[in-house]
Formats: sequence, C-alpha cells, structure tokens
Amino acid sequence: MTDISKDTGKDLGDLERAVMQLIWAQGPMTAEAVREHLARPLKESTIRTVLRRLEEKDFVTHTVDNRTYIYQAAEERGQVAAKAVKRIVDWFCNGSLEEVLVGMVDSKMLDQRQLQALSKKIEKAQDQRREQKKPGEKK
Amino acid sequence: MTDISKDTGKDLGDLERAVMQLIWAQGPMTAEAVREHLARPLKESTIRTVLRRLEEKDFVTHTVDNRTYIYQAAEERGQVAAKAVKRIVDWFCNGSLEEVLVGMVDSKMLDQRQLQALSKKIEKAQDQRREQKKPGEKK
DNA sequence: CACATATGCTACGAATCGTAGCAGTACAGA
DNA sequence: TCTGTACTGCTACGATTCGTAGCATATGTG
Repeated sequence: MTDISKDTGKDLGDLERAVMQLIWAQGPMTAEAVREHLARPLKESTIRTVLRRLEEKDFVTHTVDNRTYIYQAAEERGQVAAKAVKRIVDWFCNGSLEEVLVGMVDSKMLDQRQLQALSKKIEKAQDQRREQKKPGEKK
Repeated sequence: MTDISKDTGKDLGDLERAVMQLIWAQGPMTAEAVREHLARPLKESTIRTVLRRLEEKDFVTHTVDNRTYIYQAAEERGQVAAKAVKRIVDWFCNGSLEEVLVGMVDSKMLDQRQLQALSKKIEKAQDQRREQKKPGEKK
C-alpha cells in the first residue's frame, strides 16, 4: 500500500528536514559543515547517517572532492514541497487543489487579500513561463 | 521538536486515511459500517482501534446512539488537507504558498491551463465568501 | 609504519501504525 | 433473574521509521 509515496516522495523526520533546510539555504556542503551549522550538538556519525538516508530517499546527491563527500540538494525546495503538497492533495481531495485552497480560506490560514495576491502572482508566473516557452518575439 | 505538528495536525497512516475518506464520503457511520465498506477484510477490533486513534488525533468525534458509537468527521476534508498543506508549506518554504505553486508548475504537476482555472475559481470562492460575509443586500 | 581523516556498516530505543485478542458491560428475551 | 448478544475499553505485538551514535575500515601524509 501507499505505492503513491514511491512517486511523490517520502516523508522526512525533523532532523532530516532541518538538514535539508540547511543545504537548501547554504548550498552544497560537507557533513562537517552541516554539523557546525546545526543548532543541536550532534556527533559526526549522526549527521552522516542522516545524510546517507537523505541520499537513499533521493533528497540529496553527493560528489567526492578529494576524499570528502560534498552533499547537495537533488531538487529545489519548491519542487520538493510541491510534490509533498501534491501527495496530500491527491490523498485527501482526489487531486483537487482548489478544494484545498478553499479549505485554507475557510480555516483562515489564508485570507482573501493573500489569495488575491496569490492569484495575481500565479498569473505572473504563468506569463513568465509562457515567455520562456516561446521566446519568439519578445526581447 | 516538531511542536508545529501539534498545531497543524498529525500524520495519518494508510488505513487511517482510508477510513477518513470513507467517513468523509459516506457521512457519520458505525464501526461496523466502516468495516463493511473497506476493501480489505479486517476484524472489528482493528477498525475500532483505528477509529479510537482517529478520535485521539481529533480527526473524528463520536456520538452515542442507543449504545452504539457513531463516528463522524471532526473537520471537513478540505480543512484537514489545507492544514496538512500549510504544514508542508511552512516547513519547506517558510510559508510561501506561492513558491510551492510555482514549484508545481515547474515540475509539471500543474499546467498553465489548470492554474488559470484555479485562479478563476479562487476568485469565485472569494466572491462567495464575500457575499456570505455581508449578506446585506442579496437575496 | 603510524596517525589523522573520512567513510561504511550496524545497532538500539522511542514512536507510529496495522492488526487483533480478550475482558467488561449493558439491554433483551426466556 | 439468568444468559446470550452486541458493543466498547484495554492491552499487545511485530514492522517500520527516525534520531542518535559506536566501531571498523580505508587512505593520504610525514
């Protein structure tokens, strides 16, 4: 069961998520660098285990630089979040993102003002993508 | 850690989610009814345990009808999904729903057409809420 | 060759979840 | 009143995930 999670990404624990945030924020980094930037004092081996698991889950990849692993995010933060959101939307609302957004308004997580700004930005993003798609006449 | 989850809702397992889908679809139901509607053949006690856990997690509530528990969803599906989505958005994107939506477009989970329809529906939902808010002159 | 550095492998305890057994309680009928 | 039947409450157990970490191993350097 839950084969869907195979496609849309697995869940992350708190530490795993914290590490991902770091990598997304700082860019490629070594295990040591991750450890130094984390709030909690953790052993190297702990960090390594987490990084290895993150790699197994395809959240990061690594390159080797002079015997040292350098980890980097496999996907951008927005993409990962998007996948996670899609999974939720699929599971709970049969893929109706609209239902979710309306739900957010209903439960006051999002107010009309924000929604309006959002839909405008969406359109703008849309336009950008359109230009990007057919750079035929512009510029 | 993860105190945020206290606010934004816990995760559900596959069975738990399946049961919630059922209840959302069918309305209030007894444990027996849930069992009959599920695909897998499960023991009554299994269903009961799941329902009890769902109640602990505040996903359902129950009323007693002539010695029989009747379970019903504590929140609408859209609301629950919205909370789950908000949690993701907060965790990964510092609350920027926009970043997530753009990510969905980028990773082609959502295309321009859908996005456009979505923003229109959002506006419509907005209007509906506005009427609902100030039912001053309408009707 | 020994040391320092960095990695690979293994483990363990807590929490969650699917799954279920079993005991207790209360109404219905003999 | 006694007993069966229908429900519920409590407890448990194995698998999986995750945080946390120890320990063995390999390799470049002096």
